[in-house]
Amino acid sequence: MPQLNGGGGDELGANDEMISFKDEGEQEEKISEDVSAERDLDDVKSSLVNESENNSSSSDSEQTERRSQPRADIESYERAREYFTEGKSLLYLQMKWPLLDVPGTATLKDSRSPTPGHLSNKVPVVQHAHMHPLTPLITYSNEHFSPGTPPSHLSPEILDPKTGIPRTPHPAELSPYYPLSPGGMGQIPHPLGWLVPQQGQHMYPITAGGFRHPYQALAMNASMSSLVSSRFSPHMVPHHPHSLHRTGIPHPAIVSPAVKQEPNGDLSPAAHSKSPGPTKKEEDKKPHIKKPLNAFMLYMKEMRAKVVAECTLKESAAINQILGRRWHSLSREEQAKYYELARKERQLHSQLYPGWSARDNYGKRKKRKRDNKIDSTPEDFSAPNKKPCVQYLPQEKMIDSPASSHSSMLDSPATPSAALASPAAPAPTHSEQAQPLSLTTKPDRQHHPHFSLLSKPSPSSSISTFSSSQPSISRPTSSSGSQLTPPLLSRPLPFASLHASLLSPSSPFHQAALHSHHALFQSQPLSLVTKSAD
DNA sequence: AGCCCTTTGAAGGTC
DNA sequence: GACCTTCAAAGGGCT
Repeated sequence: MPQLNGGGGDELGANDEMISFKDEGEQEEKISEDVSAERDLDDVKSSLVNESENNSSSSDSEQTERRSQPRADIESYERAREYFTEGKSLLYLQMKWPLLDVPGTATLKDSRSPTPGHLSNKVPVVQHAHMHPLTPLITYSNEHFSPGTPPSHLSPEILDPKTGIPRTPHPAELSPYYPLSPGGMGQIPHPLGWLVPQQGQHMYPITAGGFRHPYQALAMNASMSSLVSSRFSPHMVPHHPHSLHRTGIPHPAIVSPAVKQEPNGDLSPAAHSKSPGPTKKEEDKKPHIKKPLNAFMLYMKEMRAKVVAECTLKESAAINQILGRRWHSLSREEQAKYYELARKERQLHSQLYPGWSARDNYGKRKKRKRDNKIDSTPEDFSAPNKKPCVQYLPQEKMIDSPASSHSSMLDSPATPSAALASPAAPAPTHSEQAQPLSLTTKPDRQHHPHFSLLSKPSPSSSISTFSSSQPSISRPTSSSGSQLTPPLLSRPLPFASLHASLLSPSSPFHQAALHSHHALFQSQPLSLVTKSAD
């Protein structure tokens, strides 16, 4: 498997072998194409970054302007994130987005999906075979992600949450694990990476009047604007209503204004947070700035459709379990891609919403009734609502599925790189600072992993454990704290559909281990092998 | 209509 | 520092 990084360590420059489930030959061909495309992108981005650096000198006035146009920023961010997190976009994005003039997220999705059921990412859409949906961001060639401290002039400006004054990013924001290099994606949140998608195709609508970047400091200048604009014919360039960012890029972290946003209110979280004593009514009108997606969420968002496509499963709970397994089975490099994306996401988010806190969203969702879980009893194994995953039934030939013709499309890469200390580790936030990659195999608490009908082996103890040439690191936190208490799902998951190939790595060791437990796997509800016994 | 389920990660809070 | 809680996405299931 060719690597893009040329000896500088296992930088993020990897490729997207993780995304492609094709056989190796195809992968290599694909990688070759991607490398070529990346070169083109590199050239463009290099010039763009230089230009944006020039623009950064005028960031003061621009930032003032930006704060006055929070909605615009929000919209920009939304589109950008929607773009790079959704694999579905590539095929029709160019045609649809320039025509968009609707501000809301929901509307945006609708616009992008003339027939939502058909084009929504909730439906297994045929994805671009040669284009990683994240590739616009993951253009990490060696030269773009060579280890080392990024030049100070490339350090993204971050507004101090309290003062609003641009400041030098905190180490937690500029992870030493993700050294940035000049010329590439050095400015991690630099949306040019999003604006310059694969193969020179520009995904974002650029207004005739010029492109305005969400970030002043990173703003694209006129030459870039014209560069990108030239990719669109004039009729493709929408005239954005006053409510829409000049880029026409809505913000993904904001729920649709029609739903929760104040029609003409200031969407800036900073503005909200600084407004003296907002009334409850005003609180209700606050826009819901969503949390930036973490690495796993980004991974899920990308891979869900593939899993769904390969399986008749529709329940997200089951899909997520599969994705959780696959996440653990990813190599460090592969995970690192998503950690990096997530870091960019957070960084971008923090720049757009300097005053935003995750706490702001507390209560946005009704508190989950975890108490119910504790009292939950083991599910009825004979529950009838099992949906077989046809492609992965043990005896079933998978040749019917094009994607699975080579091997299970859901087979994990199974390229554990235990001794690998990837520089592309997740941002050193919290405990991950000590454990960069935070290979978050769940701790199996007191019990040791054995498959029991009554106990619930943790992911680490069951399937994921088999992939533990990777270090198994207990989650420092526990969302699972409460989640670990209930050993079983409240509903039986259609385990018949969760063939081992869906859940497990595919290394010989994994397979051997799986084989020994195969009968149990087949006969037990998923919950019995996925949740750790407590 | 809205919550639940399920996953991991991030962030904030508490002790 | 350890631990806990909540939320982020997703969509079928459930109340």
